[in-house]
Amino acid sequence: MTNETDQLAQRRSNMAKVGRLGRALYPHAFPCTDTIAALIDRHGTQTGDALEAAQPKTTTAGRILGIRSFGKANFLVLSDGRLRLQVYVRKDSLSEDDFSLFKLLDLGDLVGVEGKLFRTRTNELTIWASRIEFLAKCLSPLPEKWHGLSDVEIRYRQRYLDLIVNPEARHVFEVRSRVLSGLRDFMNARQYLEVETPMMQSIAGGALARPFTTHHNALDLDLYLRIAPELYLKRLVVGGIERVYEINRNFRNEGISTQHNPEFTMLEFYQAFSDYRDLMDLTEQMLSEVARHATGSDEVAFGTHQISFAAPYARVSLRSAVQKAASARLGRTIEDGTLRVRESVAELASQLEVDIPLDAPAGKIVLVLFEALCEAALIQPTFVYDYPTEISPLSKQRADDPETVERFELYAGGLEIANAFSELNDPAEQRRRFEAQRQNRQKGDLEAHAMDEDYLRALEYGLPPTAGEGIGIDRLVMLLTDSHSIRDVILFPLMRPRRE
RNA sequence: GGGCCGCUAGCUCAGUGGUAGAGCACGUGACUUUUAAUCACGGUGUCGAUGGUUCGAUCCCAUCGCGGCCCA
Repeated sequence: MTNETDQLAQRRSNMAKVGRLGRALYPHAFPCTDTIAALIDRHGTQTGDALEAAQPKTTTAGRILGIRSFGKANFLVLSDGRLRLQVYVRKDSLSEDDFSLFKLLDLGDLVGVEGKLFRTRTNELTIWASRIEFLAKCLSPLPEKWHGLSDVEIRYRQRYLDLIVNPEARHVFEVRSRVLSGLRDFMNARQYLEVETPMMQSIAGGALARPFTTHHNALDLDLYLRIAPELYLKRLVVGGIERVYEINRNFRNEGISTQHNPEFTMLEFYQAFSDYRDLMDLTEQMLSEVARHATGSDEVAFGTHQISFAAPYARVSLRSAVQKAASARLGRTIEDGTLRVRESVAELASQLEVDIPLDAPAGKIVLVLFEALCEAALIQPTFVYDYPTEISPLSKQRADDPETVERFELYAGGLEIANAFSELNDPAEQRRRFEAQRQNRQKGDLEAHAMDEDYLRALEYGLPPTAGEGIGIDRLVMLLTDSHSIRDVILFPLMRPRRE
């Protein structure tokens, strides 16, 4: 090799030599008897003597993540993507041809191995190879074995590299998968029907958010990517699906942050003949069960905190949370009435040096104050309930207080995890709420809810008293995996394309 | 959108107004139970891009690109 040969050329050259040994460079299959994970599961606790007696044979495959070579005796670290197992490659245990192949292998290559399991002098479970097959070439050098890949930009853009070299990356997505299966098990066990509703909608409703726009050519129709499945799921409750849920993507055309990706996954579910109190109880059961299913415990480490998902969770009303925090901050008692009048709550915000949007109604200001004063401090799961009606156009008012709706949000680790309410099912009141939103839109609020006549028509057929909830799956997975950016729990987070 | 920070070898990082370094990886050799194997020898490069200042810029300045964190 001369110094102008880079690692890529060396690897191409090694691959060409594999071809000259008469091997297929891209063989079509390699029948395995076991995965590495299965071998470790089955033999991980077996002693060397037991293995010596049983001589268990196996055929498996994986990617080479390490080579320690002693000339005629060599060790490979083989990974099946989840777990790693050592392979002992001894010259006098292989055909000459297989040993020649072995000498052409580079870190990252995919190989098949046949052999028997044993334990080395250092007691490590190992496959004593009697056959090696070439399965595919890794033409580019892998990131470093010790530090792995830490450049977050490359980890997100080339997630496959992250998964190859960083076992914790795989772990996050294993937990994510178990969160999803745990949620489905939980809902299915309670007779909820899983459905899929449109992601392309001509009216983007069900939340206060800016949508993405797209266009259907054949129909010459402008469409939005949905910001929520809510209005469709409630149409299904009208249709008699009294317990219904959907787990899927929503799209919001807003900023990107450690807590926001433009596409994100929600569980949204509706339960007829129930109100938001029932959902608080259900949520406690659900999250403790799912946390145990996904991580083995209902208590998880999150940064410097331990978060317990065991029921019951703290419950505090939105206004009292703001009253308490504002009173503590200002050293005097803030009355509930102060928060209900625009002028007084705006004055309070000014005293607290919290910026508020122009023309924001009292309810919106209360919410801004909550986010500024309270949100980050809610580490243990906490239900924050009873929201201002004017910022909750789809929620049912309290019977004793029409300025307030039966709605809660769940916070944990300082993150908003869930949003739920007793559903507004009075079509006349719903029409008034939509009209109020239309006025907000005319005043320039791009997040105001759109009028949806078809939804109102559905309500006119009768929506039973119903409670509904949305749970942010990405954020839940963040909590359960101690991840502090939403990009760490989304395999391919949105990134600006790189100029090549 | 604003503020701060980053971008140097395949990876992880150091560094300087006089054209660049370490560890791992890589190449050659030794080694038949190693564990980030070891030992000897060897070369890594558009210093994110483009301008400017300068005798000279990877370094200073400006603009741009991509990313991170915080704020909105």
